[in-house]
Amino acid sequence: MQKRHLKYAILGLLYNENLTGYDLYLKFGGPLSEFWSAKHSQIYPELKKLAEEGVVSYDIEIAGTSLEKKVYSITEAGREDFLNWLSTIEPMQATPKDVFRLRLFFAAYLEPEARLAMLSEHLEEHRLRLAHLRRKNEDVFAVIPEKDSALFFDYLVWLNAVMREETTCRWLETCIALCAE
Amino acid sequence: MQKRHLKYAILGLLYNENLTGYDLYLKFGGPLSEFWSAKHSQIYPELKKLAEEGVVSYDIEIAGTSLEKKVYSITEAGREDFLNWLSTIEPMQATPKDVFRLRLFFAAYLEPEARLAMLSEHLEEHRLRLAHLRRKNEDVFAVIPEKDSALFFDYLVWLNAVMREETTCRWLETCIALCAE
DNA sequence: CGGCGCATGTAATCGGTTACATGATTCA
DNA sequence: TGAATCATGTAACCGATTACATGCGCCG
Repeated sequence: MQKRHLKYAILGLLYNENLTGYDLYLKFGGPLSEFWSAKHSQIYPELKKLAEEGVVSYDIEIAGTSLEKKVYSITEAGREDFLNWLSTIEPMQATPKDVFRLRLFFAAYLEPEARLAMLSEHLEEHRLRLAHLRRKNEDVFAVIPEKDSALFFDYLVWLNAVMREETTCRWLETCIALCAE
Repeated sequence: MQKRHLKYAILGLLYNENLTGYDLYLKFGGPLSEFWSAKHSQIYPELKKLAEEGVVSYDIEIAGTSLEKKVYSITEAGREDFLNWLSTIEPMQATPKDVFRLRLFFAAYLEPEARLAMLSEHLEEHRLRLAHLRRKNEDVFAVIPEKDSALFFDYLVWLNAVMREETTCRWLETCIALCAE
């Protein structure tokens, strides 16, 4: 065992900011969504567990007149645990499952037009995703951030997403060309 | 709901071959492992369920003197179900979780040398994977298979794996260059 | 005052892995 | 005859999603 990636994602986000469960939920909807995510129904029980483990603690703040917010912060034990995880080389993870490629693998059982439709529909989706990724950050990353700024690693991760989408589009174009010829 | 990808992976594999649970298990260790996999402990219960659903059936064969093998075959209902799944356009899946990028995202909390070590160690792993992917199939795909042969879709899926690894290596090289400058 | 977003939780279920468990076949 | 592989299953657990459930705050 010993994975607990959600634990370390949360500890990392709390490393220099105190956040509520809801804030964390919102973070997983932002740029992180490119490589990690979690729903609130997973976050709240995890936070409870982390507090029991002693790697986080919380203070209750009152918003308005009675709305309770649990503002979590990382403890010293949490920092230690997190840094230990971060600096331990983990074996490369298995290539993730991919539904589209599973379907493509069986596409020999489809009519040629259906194959092409499947491929071009998918290409269109990836082109949109690529355009969206680029547009969202063309201003932010017009200049490559300083290599020690907080933004630098956002940039590296964003660059990976863009390069991956570009490659996927190139691959799908090749597939279409080969199928259509 | 309505995902059941393992179900359709199995039906696809049974589409023109009769196989035992063990055969299916071995298939998931082959070229398919690039985009799908399953352990025997998941396969056997699934086959049982599929038989109850009526999409597969089986005959018991005796190997040697007493070893029972359940040889599964797809039923007409199964073929229909499978083709229906295959020709239905599914929404693009969310980008899969990626532990390495999660760690990289937090790499600002590491010492510069540790960052570089993390990146080059990962690059080395991906280079090996790429070399392995290429070597394994350089003979098989020296000539692109006929577009209606069974091998053609194996080729497309293999090409994707190679292109993806190439891109990952290029990205890691860029990361290292930016971190080291 | 109504609707959307903030805020927190639990329950049921699913897909998947790890571990437990058994026994036959084949080949060195 | 012993080890590797063939062959089939169950149990416990984990990570994650979907659905259920509640209530306040804020802005128009």
